[in-house]
Amino acid sequence: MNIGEAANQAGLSVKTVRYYSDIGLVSPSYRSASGYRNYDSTSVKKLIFVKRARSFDFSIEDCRELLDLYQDKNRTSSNVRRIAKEHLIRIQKKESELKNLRLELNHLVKACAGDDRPDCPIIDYFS
Amino acid sequence: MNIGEAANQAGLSVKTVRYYSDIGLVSPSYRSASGYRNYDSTSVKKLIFVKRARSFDFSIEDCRELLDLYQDKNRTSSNVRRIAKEHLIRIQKKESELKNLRLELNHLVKACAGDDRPDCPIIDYFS
DNA sequence: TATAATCTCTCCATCAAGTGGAAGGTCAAG
DNA sequence: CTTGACCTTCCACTTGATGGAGAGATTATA
Repeated sequence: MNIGEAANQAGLSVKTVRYYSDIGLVSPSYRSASGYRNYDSTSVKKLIFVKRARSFDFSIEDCRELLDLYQDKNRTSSNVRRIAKEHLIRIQKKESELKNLRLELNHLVKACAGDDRPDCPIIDYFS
Repeated sequence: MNIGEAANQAGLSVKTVRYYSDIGLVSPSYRSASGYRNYDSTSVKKLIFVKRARSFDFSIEDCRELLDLYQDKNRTSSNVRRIAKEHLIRIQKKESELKNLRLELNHLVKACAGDDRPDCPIIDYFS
């Protein structure tokens, strides 16, 4: 199938699928004589795999590794787990950073009158 | 003072201060005959203000608005509060997205044996 | 068969918020 | 006078796409 149909089946935009092709993440199974990318069911499955992994915020490079493992019938689950756990730790870290920001900012917003006067604890805090 | 000293006082890199100058966020008070940027205490205060606002993940454009309000003695705190609250909502949204990711990913990581066998619920989930 | 519509191609630019480096100018000290 | 530290501009790179231009390919309709 052409790129449009493949993108459709994977729930990705044509642009994105072309991008994944460009960076060698998911290559089309072959090119037609006129240069059209052609995707078979295997490559569409890879696109879907990447879409799901990306929805977990795995980086493209992580996706590359995960895709390799996905295709490797001799993989060890420890390798997969390591990648996922490292990512989990990044997410936890980010989440806690955001939580701190949220608490502090919430505090400031609550302390601000939000009226016509210039006095503002938010401005004060940044000054 | 020159850019190096200003960057130092603000706790920013020279590159970043130059970047802020380039995009017109915080301009040096003047340029020397040889083109050196010169920062006075007012512009350094602005740099510090931006640094703090950025540490709350406010975008450069938000910083621009906040900086305008910071300098406007006739500002209304409602304007500041609006910007901060919109940002707070973005942060809350992001935090809850991350929480969902974290819970799901944690679930998958826990379900994965992480041994020598190829069977892996993480891979399965993405397939 | 002609043509219009749709699809696809490559190439280039853009986003945020800087960071890194090259090539070169400036300034103070020794 | 030269060394070293500091400064300048300009360009490229980062992430993960997305938008558009201009052109070729394919398909549908008249």
